[in-house]
Order: sequence, then structure tokens, then C-alpha cells
Amino acid sequence: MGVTAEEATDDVFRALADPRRRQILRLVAQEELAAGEIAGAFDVTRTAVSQHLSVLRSADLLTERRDGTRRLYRANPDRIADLRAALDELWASSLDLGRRLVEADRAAGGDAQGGVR
Amino acid sequence: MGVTAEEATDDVFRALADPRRRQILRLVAQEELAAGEIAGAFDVTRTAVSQHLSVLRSADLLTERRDGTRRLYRANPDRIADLRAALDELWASSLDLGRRLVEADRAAGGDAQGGVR
DNA sequence: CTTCTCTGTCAGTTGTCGCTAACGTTAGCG
DNA sequence: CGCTAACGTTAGCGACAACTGACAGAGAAG
Repeated sequence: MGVTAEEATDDVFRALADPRRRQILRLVAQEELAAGEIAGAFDVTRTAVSQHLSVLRSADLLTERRDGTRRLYRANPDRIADLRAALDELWASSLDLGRRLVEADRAAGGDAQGGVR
Repeated sequence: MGVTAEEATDDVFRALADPRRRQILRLVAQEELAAGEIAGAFDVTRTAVSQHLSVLRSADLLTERRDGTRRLYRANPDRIADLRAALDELWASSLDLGRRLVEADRAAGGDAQGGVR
């Protein structure tokens, strides 16, 4: 247990904060790609892409597989599922509030106008 | 439609990148709170919290309601649902790959060790 | 062994982010 | 009207993040 769940979540959110990294993730979600192929899809230097890959790997959002000198990357479904779970923590709470408001409206004989808005 | 979906998604992810903002969001997910009450829950200045609220509001992650001089904030479930949908775009693709790998393992007579890992 | 390809890593620079302190604004109270 | 309370906004500063260019290492090819 080197890292707490909070730290892991923080790494994931921070990795996803950059638009380019999200695009990279979308790229390797469908198929396994080499670092060079990924870099070729962007206007920035291969160095920059390599660093982005490093960030994504640190957050455990990517899995790496070596084939000769090439390194093939692929999105890690487990981490995405974890992120989804972390998001549900917020979502469930908000949903609870929404339900509570609707119920309060009904109990108070609220009009049909949708008083929440 | 002043903003594209990409820009909106970018705002949301960038807003969620900061741990404090996620904590704020968790705070106002369960109940509606005033800016001062939210600020009181942290060690930083009210100015800092106000700026965080501004960022969250720009991403449309918060709804604001005024009561005298006070401003009451609440998490916006719609945006969280949107984020969930944006995440599913990645998740579905990764899941497809995961399924494909498992099937490939079975077709190749892979051992029961769970080859995906 | 030499050369070429593919890739990660290391300084250095520029931009962006989060924080604080001072100020401006709006609403309630005497 | 004068005063206070609750906020948002601006300017300035330190810290971090993203990008570029130069360098180093591993594997394939001759």
C-alpha cells in the first residue's frame, strides 16, 4: 500500500486535466499503439508526448508492453473504472439531494412547474 | 451554443483537477451551503475559496442562489452526469478491448490465471 | 563492430495556477 | 445616512506544469 486512495485519485484527475493526455487516452483506448505513432498524431515534439505518456503511466492509466525497441501503450480499463467509482461518490450525493428536493416539493403541495429550477 | 462540447468538457476536467475543488464539490453535494460556510471548512483565505467557487461556477458545476448578501451554492447534478457520459466514451472503448483480449485468451487456450492482468 | 531506429531522460525557458492582501460592491440595521 | 457583514474582484508573487533542444541507452540491420 504505497499510496493512499486519495493520492491515486489525485494523480488520475491531474493526469486527465490536460486535453492532450485525454486525447492520447482516447487514441490508445481502441487499439494498442507505439510511442512514435502516438507522437505522430500531434503537433508537439516527441519529447512532450513522451512526458505525457510518463504522466499517464504514473497514474496507472496506461499499460506498457515492449516489442523490440518499440513500446506499445494501451489504456487501463481498471483505472477508468476506479475513476468512475470516485465520480459516483459525488453523483450519488447530488442525486440524493435532487430526490429530497422533489419529495419536499410534493409534500408541500408544490405546483407542477418543477419547483427545483 | 457559445461553447463547444470539447471546451465544456475541458473546463470540467480542469476544475476537477484541484483536490480542494473536489472537496468543495463533495461539500455542497449533500447540502446547500453559503460561501462563508464553505470557506470556513478550509485553512485557506476566503479569497482563495471564492476563486475556487468561481472556477467551479464557470464550469457550470455549481448553481448559485442569492439570499440577501449571502450566496448559496449547490452541486449541479447535470454536469456530473455529463462528465460521466464523457468518461463512458473512454470506458466503452477500453471495455471492448478488454473483452477482445479475454476472448483471444480463451480461443488460444489461455490458462485460468486471468491473463488480462 | 558500426550504424540506424526508436525511445526515455535531463536542463532550461515560458506559461499557467493557486494563494495572499487590499479594495469595491451589495444588502441589512441603527 | 453611517455602519457593519458577506461576497466578489484585482494585482502581485511563488510554485508547478508543459514545451523545446541536446544527450544517452537498447535493440535491429548491415
